[in-house]
Amino acid sequence: MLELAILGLLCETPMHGYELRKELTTKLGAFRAAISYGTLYPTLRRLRLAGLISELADDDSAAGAPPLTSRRGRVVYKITAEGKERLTALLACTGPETYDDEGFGVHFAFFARTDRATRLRILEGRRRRIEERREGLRDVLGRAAERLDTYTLALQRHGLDACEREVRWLEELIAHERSGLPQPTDHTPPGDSRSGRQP
Amino acid sequence: MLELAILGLLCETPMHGYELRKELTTKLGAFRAAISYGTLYPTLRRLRLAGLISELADDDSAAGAPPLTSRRGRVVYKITAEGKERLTALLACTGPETYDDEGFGVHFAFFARTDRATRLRILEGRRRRIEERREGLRDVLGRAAERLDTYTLALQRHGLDACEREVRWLEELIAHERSGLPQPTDHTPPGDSRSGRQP
DNA sequence: TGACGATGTATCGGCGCGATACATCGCGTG
DNA sequence: CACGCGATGTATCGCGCCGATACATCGTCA
Repeated sequence: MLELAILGLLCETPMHGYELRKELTTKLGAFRAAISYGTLYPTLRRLRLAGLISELADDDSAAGAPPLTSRRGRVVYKITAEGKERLTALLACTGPETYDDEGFGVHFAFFARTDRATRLRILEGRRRRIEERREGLRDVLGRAAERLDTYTLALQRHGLDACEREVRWLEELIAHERSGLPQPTDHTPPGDSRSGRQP
Repeated sequence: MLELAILGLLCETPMHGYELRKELTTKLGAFRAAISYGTLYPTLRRLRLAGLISELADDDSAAGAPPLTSRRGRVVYKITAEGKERLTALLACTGPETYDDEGFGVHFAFFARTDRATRLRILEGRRRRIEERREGLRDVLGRAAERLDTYTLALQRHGLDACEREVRWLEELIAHERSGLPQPTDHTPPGDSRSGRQP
């Protein structure tokens, strides 16, 4: 999941770890709290060893004195060709984990790079998942309400409300996708996500 | 976190793992998906080794033929005295992890065993946490809106809406706590969670 | 009789988190 | 000028939790 997010961001522009974390936080801030460095750096290492990203030592590496105080410079990461292939594959492939909170958030955040058919598939899968959760909550509130205390009931009701709202939100998005209108501020070429254009 | 949930449930009645998972799912279903056995059983083992719960071999253990087909019977778990102490400590202690989705859900689900002061502290801490998330989203939507594509914006707006709703929900709960009304269906003795009464 | 789904216990690899450590840089203040 | 302090920046470690997997029992319906 994080792999997808990193590749997606690095596809827009090269970055170093700290920057990456900030972008990750603003882009995914609606669904998850904040990515930990204890996750980020090992993942970057993994992606580098897999050949999906490459380092690109920045600024003063060519300048005068590199090992004066054993300088640990910033490491700028850049996506590779294999990385771009992997990204398009990950964006198109939909497993069960695509529909839980985490996975859906990441996929949705990169919808601008996804074709319309996949967008619809993901939105409908998410809707189905949330509807299941909603039905579970309705069952509990209907059948087992007297077994539960006031607070647990309040929690269930709040969860049910959140589910209903999200389903409505998804319905709107699905209707909009079906209507076939292009997005106004879409700045990737529609229909093909690896066609050209890497500045 | 899971430790708290298990102790809380076992405090009501002894159970075996499978049952525990089902109860856990209905009680916490609003906030988290479903607890995995790969989490549950190691945690039970840990709690048992720590002396917080004890096994209690059920049904046919005293009957005729135990090792006929090397029967692996159900294991019923029961909370110990140390476990109850630990539970009251966990319910009262509030760290930063008490206020994120997971931790708040668990604490809230056992509010019936928590005294009013702690309830208020947790509700207000949660509100503060959500307000921070809300401000972060407002900042992004205000300052960096033109940098983001339509989908990311839609995600942020939906997240912002969810935050505002949760804050309102928390306000209501806080007001209700402050009003001092007792909960109608509260079936634990108020004010003291380890006073007596274990049937 | 035998297949199937629900019940039930358990392990394993791996991901993600919080805590922690360490180094550099710009800036304001004494 | 020196000094600290917060922001920037890279990195590791232990551990909680997850999904996948395996295996055993029970009731039931064909």
